[in-house]
Amino acid sequence: MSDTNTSPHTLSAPEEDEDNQEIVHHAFWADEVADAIEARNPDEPIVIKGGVSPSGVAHLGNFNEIMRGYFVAEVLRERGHEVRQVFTSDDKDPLRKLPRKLANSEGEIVGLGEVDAGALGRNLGKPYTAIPDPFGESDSYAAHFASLLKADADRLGVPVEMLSNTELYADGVFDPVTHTVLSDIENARNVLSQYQSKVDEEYIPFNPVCESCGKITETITEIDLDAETVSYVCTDMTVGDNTIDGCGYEGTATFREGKLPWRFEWPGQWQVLGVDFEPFGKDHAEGSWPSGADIARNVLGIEPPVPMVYEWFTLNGEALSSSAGNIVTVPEILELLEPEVLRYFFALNPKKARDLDLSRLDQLVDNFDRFEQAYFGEVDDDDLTRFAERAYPFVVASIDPDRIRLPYTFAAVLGMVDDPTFREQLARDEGHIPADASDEAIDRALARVEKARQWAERMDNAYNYRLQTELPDVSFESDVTAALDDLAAFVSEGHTGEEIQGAIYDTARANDIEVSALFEAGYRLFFDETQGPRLGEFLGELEQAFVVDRLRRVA
RNA sequence: GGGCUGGUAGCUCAGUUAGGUAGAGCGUCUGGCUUUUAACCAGACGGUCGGGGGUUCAACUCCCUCCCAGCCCGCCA
Repeated sequence: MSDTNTSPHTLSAPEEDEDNQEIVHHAFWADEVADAIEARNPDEPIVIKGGVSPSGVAHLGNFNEIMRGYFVAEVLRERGHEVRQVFTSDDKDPLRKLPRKLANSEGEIVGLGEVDAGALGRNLGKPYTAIPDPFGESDSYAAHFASLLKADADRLGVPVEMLSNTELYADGVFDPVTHTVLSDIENARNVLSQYQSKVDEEYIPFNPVCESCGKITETITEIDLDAETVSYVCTDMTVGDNTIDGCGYEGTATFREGKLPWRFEWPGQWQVLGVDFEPFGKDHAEGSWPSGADIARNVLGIEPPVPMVYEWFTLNGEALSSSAGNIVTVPEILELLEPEVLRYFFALNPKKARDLDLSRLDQLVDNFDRFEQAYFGEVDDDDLTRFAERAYPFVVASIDPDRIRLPYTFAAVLGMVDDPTFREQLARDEGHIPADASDEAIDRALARVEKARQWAERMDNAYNYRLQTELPDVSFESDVTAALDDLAAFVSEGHTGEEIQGAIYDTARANDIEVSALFEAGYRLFFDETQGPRLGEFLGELEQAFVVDRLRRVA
């Protein structure tokens, strides 16, 4: 099995160029994958799949299943292929432990305490589609979380066709696969046993749903291939550390009233959906993938799809974990940055583990801005430019040479004041908005201010200042108040922000106080803090009367 | 213990699939803008490319070995 096709690390260097073909090196990984798919001469439409169990809140990492496939789909479409991107909600899997966090239909994270946890607990062992939606809105637990995921895909502008695994079984789509596996059960065991030592001569790769208690069971006593049914006993099942009690019921189930174990189900999906490409996390790379590829070839008699392993994301340096509560959802991130920035994050090399550090989102946005500039030929960096020329069109909704980007931290400074006129004027004065910019382009640019403002507040960082609309409780030495009065007089004469900035220094010296003392007084008056943004330019944008009154400590 | 994938500047990352003098942004420091106050400009500092060995005229790149991190090699997905 040294066939290089079996290695899931599609983006790694091939060990040997057997056919002596010229190996083309692309700047964008999705092109490399697309090459591998085209090399298989796939039928149209080309099918790209992803999938997860709807076990709880879909976090950012789960989105690799959709976004990585999306970029490959777009590249193939550009090359003239018809592409169908599907996403299976693997919702016939049983609930095996209670999640600590859920998300309501708005996508907002809530604790388990906000729903009827006891009701959920009684459903351990049942398929997600057989469990009521804890929020009482969707048809099932599975449908609830699948719809959240679909909503996230919509937010990111990714057209993906959602498929319910439970429905595929119910519609009989898996019947031929189940028939094949159970009719040659000896072979199925032999193949899988090379990867799972627990597979013995008793092993039967089918799990009926108990007709009596509704739980997934594993003890099969008889197979009737002609009738396509199995007989079973509902026995106890060990799941991780705990045991899910069986009810002892003895019954018969059709192939549509149960499911294949994952190791067979995954290749089964490839067969029935005709999958040509599937990205998956590194946890599958050495387990499910080798056995799945083997089962596909030697049990089902199909060629497995082109694989691609992606590395996992971390959040703030820690593993993403639903159970530990270290998760971030797509809607949460989109409150802090634009969708194209998040799409950019997924366009980066999948082989590298990446940390999403919320405290340094400015860094991510800066990187995106630079990537964008590189596309427009404005950056002197050949490697970045080659990547951007290829990837950027797939990252943004539309290519706009007149787009305006305010640096993220500057946008955070603008967010200290609510007035949109102030924001626009200061941005103009600082040279971030061209004189001939359209209103629409300006509106889009200023939208970032709200994102950066949210970020400053959430992180409570060095940009989290608010202009104080009411006079803070202040008291100053007499020499400071004298300087403030002088400064107020200067402002009342009508000057630019730059001139006010200069006047702060002059006034401090004229009143024989430290410059820092006057700045501190200013920050205290306007922000109720001891530090803040560059003060003169800031005051220059505010309403003159307001500034004068505040400097005189009267309002 | 075995396997897979990573490890490049303080931070975020390019560059490794074809061996040819170590890169960017941010941060830091210094200077500039009449001016110590987060946004603007210029410059500088910053690296044993995880460690060691080997091949080579030449190694971040190829080979061997070791270290570190994550994952897999039980169940489940």
